Amino acid sequence: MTTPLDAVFAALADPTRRAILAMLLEDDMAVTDVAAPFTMSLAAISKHLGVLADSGLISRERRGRVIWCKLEPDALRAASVWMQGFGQFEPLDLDAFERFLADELRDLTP
Amino acid sequence: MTTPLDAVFAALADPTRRAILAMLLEDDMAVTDVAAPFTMSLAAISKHLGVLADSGLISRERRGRVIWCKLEPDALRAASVWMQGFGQFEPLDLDAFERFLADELRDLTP
DNA sequence: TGCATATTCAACCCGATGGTTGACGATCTT
DNA sequence: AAGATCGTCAACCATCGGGTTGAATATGCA
Repeated sequence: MTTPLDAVFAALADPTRRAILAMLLEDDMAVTDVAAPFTMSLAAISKHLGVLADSGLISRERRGRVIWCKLEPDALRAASVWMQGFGQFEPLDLDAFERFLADELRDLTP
Repeated sequence: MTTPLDAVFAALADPTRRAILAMLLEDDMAVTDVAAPFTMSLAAISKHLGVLADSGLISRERRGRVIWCKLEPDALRAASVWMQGFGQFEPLDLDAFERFLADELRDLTP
């Protein structure tokens, strides 16, 4: 069987997609701007955005000729709940999160 | 680039593997016993256990002729920290977790 | 020793995934 | 209307992932 959880975790399994999510955490972005920091083609990024949208992690909205991508953090809630059952994690460790975020973004420009 | 996060999320993306983790939450189990509730072959389950072990989510230890599988919840911590940055989730919602767990286990026996 | 049990390995199939390039549709600008 | 920009689509390619089956390995037991 296939649950929404499958799609969310599968989407998160790719570092490019996690980097995109990290970028969208800052602000909504146009597809072209999302693609800018990456070396791969625009079409490839467009596919990644499709995967993220299918999983519900982002939404896309066309305004004029630009398509704006928006983070949808609600999609993460189910996955987060699932994971938290597997250990008594400390309450939100923001310092650790900042470190991970920095790592993700650093790996963008090799 | 490939980070440990990739492997953890990829491992979690499969419902069979999540079900195995849920089973191991109860207690350590032998490979044969892990495989018992599933309809797929033992070899397939063995592969799934390999994926889980490679991601660090479980460990395997041979005792005699039996290989015991043990949940390693620490591997989830990094992923959990990553996710919690994307939204202010409520502190651990155990009721929601129990529901998810029940869903996962119900899907085992169609 | 010899047989049964527990688990993995190897080869194979097939559909999914991640990337490319080139053409296309849609929209703004002039 | 023409041209430039934004983004997707289509076809293709290579690799990966999840499943199968059958043989091989490792241990326990009689």
